[in-house]
Amino acid sequence: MNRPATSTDVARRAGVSQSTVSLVLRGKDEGRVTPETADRVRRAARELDYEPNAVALNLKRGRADVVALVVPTVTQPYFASVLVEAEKEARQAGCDVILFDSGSDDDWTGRLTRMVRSRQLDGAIVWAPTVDEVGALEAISESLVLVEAGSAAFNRVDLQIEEGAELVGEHLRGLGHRRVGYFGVRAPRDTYLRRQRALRAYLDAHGGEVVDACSEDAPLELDAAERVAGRLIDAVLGEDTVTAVVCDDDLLAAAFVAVCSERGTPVPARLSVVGYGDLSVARLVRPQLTTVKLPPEVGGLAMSRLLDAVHHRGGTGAHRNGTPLSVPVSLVERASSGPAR
Amino acid sequence: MNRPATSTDVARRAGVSQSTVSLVLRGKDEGRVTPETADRVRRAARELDYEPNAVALNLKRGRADVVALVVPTVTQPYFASVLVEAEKEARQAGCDVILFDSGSDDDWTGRLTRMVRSRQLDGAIVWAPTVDEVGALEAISESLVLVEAGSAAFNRVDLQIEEGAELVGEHLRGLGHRRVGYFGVRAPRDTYLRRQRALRAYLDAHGGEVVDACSEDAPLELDAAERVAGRLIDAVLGEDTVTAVVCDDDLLAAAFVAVCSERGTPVPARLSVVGYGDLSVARLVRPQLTTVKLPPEVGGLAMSRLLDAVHHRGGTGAHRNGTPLSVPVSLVERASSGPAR
DNA sequence: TTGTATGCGTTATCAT
DNA sequence: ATGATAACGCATACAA
Repeated sequence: MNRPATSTDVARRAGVSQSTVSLVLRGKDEGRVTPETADRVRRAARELDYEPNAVALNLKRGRADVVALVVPTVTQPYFASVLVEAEKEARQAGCDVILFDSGSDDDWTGRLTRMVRSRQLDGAIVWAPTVDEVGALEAISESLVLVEAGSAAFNRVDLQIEEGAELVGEHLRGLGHRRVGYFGVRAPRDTYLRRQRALRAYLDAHGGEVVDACSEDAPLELDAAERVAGRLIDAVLGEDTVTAVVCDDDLLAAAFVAVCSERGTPVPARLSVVGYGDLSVARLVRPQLTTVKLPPEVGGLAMSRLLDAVHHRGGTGAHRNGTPLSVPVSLVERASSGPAR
Repeated sequence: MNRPATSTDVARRAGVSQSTVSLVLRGKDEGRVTPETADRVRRAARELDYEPNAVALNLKRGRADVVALVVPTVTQPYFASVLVEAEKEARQAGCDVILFDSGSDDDWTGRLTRMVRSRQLDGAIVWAPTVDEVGALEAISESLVLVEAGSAAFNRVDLQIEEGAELVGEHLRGLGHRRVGYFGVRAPRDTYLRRQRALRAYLDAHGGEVVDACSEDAPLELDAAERVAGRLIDAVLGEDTVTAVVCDDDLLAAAFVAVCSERGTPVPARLSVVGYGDLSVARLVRPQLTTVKLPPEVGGLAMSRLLDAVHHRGGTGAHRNGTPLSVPVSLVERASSGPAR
């Protein structure tokens, strides 16, 4: 297999012109090319093992049929499943997806902007960018869908985090918890800030309280999370009235219950623990985690919106009107939460 | 921002020819263009917010600067970290990576082949393909790097699984274990088959044994894995002489110890458990898992090889000679394994 | 020092 | 029914 065959090669072989080849192979013959000629062309194509050059096609059509998905950390299983859903949706539109890990590349906004402007990318889905990052993306706002972030200038998809926090609040209140600790993700992303803020708001409004002395932030990295979890548990055990800890993420929650079990603090007898995500780890640790399930389908949804926008597909027409699409979350009750003692 | 500016637009604005623009902006002026003209060009480019069209560039150069990474399941954290490493390496070469999830697309070999042949993709890394899949990829063998699979016709990267199994065997033997059970991944991939085969070989040669009656296979999916784990534990408790269970993957191992703890079977007092991967879950469950660490850096290595091959970079020159690059693994000893009772 | 012309592989608009 | 020919946006050998 030396040089791959071009449509010109096929034309030469079939004894016709290159444009005829294009017509036939693209199925645009229809009373325009005699069946015999068409057959000759198709045969020649098969003999030469012809495959149209996608790059040339894209140049002609002015699009790349490639989009990007930007997530904070690929290694977090939730984002991996988001990726899978988004891929599935994109593939149906004949589109490929490349992945950006915004955590492992500090100039990702620059890279993304350049790639969109150079037409390497038709557009991108950006997951939970920080305020600064959103600012850096304004130049290509037309080609983006932002998830859980952004202003009215962007096409957005949102998660109903506030409702999720409410579910958590109701759940804990029903179990008799009043004062709770918080284990947050140390990252300036709205998605995390909102989780905590919304819970605080709910508890404040219902006679409960997030106890600052029993709140810590940790990076989403295992060693650090466990260290901070140790500090947090010390603080909580010092406050006898604190009977539950809500975590920004299942990974933190898992690390927290692991440390609890090491220190001999029974979960949920002494302390209830609630996470976010419903990652697989939520079911692998003991006790299994009560958690706010974030639906991975939102990846597919965001992708659908993006393709509507950048490929001018029909779509719902509701884009860019300032109102983001809002996706519900749900509470999965498992063994890590129970009655307050 | 209407139609993006082209080099011709820049030329018109600067009052020069398009070729001059190309020369200047590509830095190929050097005693060929007067500094004044060059400046005019650069200014015009900035004013028009010019960005070269990457698709046209690729057509010209005959490559896409995009490669694919094919993994069995993205949602498995190990592969996510492989992806990150591969990405990092690719980016240094100005290359992008798109992801294939071979698990969620049954015609991925067809898609991959088509994309490579249509020049959308310069090449691909394929992780642990089955024998059938390897066969389907022969047509594009020149553009591939296979990890843990393939024949001499392919450029390959291998993990030293046999040495890993040996480490496990020594470790268990040192702790007094003789008869062990096996919890395997139900998937026809060499990488898993080898893990089990190699352990059997080692034990056979050293007076130990993998007990068939205490061996089960499960898919890498949580519900199913837990069900099968239940069966496995029943079988093991029936065989009093079986004191350890080796698992093809940390996910299975985690599910297994979880079920053990539910059934009140103490790990490692009654049963030692060993996994593969050193995934984050290995440290989140209690007891933490003893496991064979598979280095994620192999993702970067494979990518480096791929780029050497498809972009004709210098490289080590050792490709395609039938001898795969072989990467060592290591044993991480944690609390899930201990002395045989 | 700069501009003209050609080609990369396609599709599409014309003539014939 | 088929074939020239002109784009698409860029790089480059060659002419001026």
